[in-house]
Amino acid sequence: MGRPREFEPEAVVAQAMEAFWTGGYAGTSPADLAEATGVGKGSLYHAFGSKRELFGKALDLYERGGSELTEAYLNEPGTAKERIRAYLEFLVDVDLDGPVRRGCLAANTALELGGRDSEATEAVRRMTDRNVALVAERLRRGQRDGDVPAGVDPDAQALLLMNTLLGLRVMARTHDRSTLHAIIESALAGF
Amino acid sequence: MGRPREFEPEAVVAQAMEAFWTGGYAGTSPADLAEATGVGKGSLYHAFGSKRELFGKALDLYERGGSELTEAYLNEPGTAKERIRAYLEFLVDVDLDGPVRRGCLAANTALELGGRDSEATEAVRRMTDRNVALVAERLRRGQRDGDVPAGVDPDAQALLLMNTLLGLRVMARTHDRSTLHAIIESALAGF
DNA sequence: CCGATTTTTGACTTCGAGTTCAAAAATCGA
DNA sequence: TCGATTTTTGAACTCGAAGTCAAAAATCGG
Repeated sequence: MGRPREFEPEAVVAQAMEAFWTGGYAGTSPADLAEATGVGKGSLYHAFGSKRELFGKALDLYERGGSELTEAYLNEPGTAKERIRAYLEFLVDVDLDGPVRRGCLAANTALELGGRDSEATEAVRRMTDRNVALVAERLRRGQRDGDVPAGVDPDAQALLLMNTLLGLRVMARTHDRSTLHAIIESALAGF
Repeated sequence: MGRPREFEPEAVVAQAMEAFWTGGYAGTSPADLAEATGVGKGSLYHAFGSKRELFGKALDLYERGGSELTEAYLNEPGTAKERIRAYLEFLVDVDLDGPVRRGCLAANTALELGGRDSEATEAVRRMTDRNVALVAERLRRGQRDGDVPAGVDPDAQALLLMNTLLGLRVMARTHDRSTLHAIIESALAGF
């Protein structure tokens, strides 16, 4: 009963996520969100409570999408190195090919809210750790398959690779494609 | 002639830099800057023109200080690996030991203004490139001294190391000391 | 169709950011 | 000391961000 919603909450969160990703948390106003989602400011507040809560939903969505993407890339056929290369190159290229270089929502959030907003900080830490775990798992599989040397420490190497990815997401703001690809190749030379 | 300044512009820029470093560009208001510097808002505008111009001066100061610090660390006695380790550990530990983890002003600026503010983007790119060049030079010296294998590509390795440093500065917002030190050790294992 | 319920709409409020400005204060040369 | 010059001070202004609210609109069971 009652008047029905005129929007799909999931879709609105997805569009809000895009807006926050592009503009940052503080840099995206309720008016921007209304424009991006096509839903009136009042309705957004009615449905989501506050800007911060909507951002929380957007981060959750990003988190889900992020680990799905990582899994999808790592599980395609190929050696560990091939799949990790494809994964890193995809993320870098998507960013470079977009109309605006906006990096990684998690990294952006870490720098914008890290330390000041404990929930956001936690969410970013979870995402990073999850991806580290997925990459480590893939490296272990590579060792079983024989395409990753046994001497490699999968956890340490995965951590280093994800740290490299964060660096790439920062450098995507300031450097060109060839520089970023050179970094990927150097990073892959480590195992 | 005229009424004399009651503050040292250099000192004010230095204090403004600290404030921007901690709070970000958008997150630091003219009132915050007045408080941090002890100079009235009006005087700041009189002396520096605008918040953005003062930020520019702060970035310049950071740039100078940053490359001096890099040079100082790399030129202490020791092997290339020892000096680069000391440099990376120093930057990470300074951040972790401070009252607030604020990372690197350049990285923060890259994510906050990168792409939107061409002058700031340029400044960050210059800083990164300068540090890459300094590290590459140090690696070449290490090759001459015999403590870095001849097979290492100094430019590629330096780029990778500086990218790692940027990643560390992001992860310092969300992860603990032991994780960051583990990343440093893994990164140093590459040469 | 009525009434209960829920959503939408857009005006309204509050607050602080960023900036400007006029007046007062301080200095120096004459 | 006077006038010219420069800086300081704090009030004032404009604007947009964040959020609130009352009224209108839409739905459904009875």
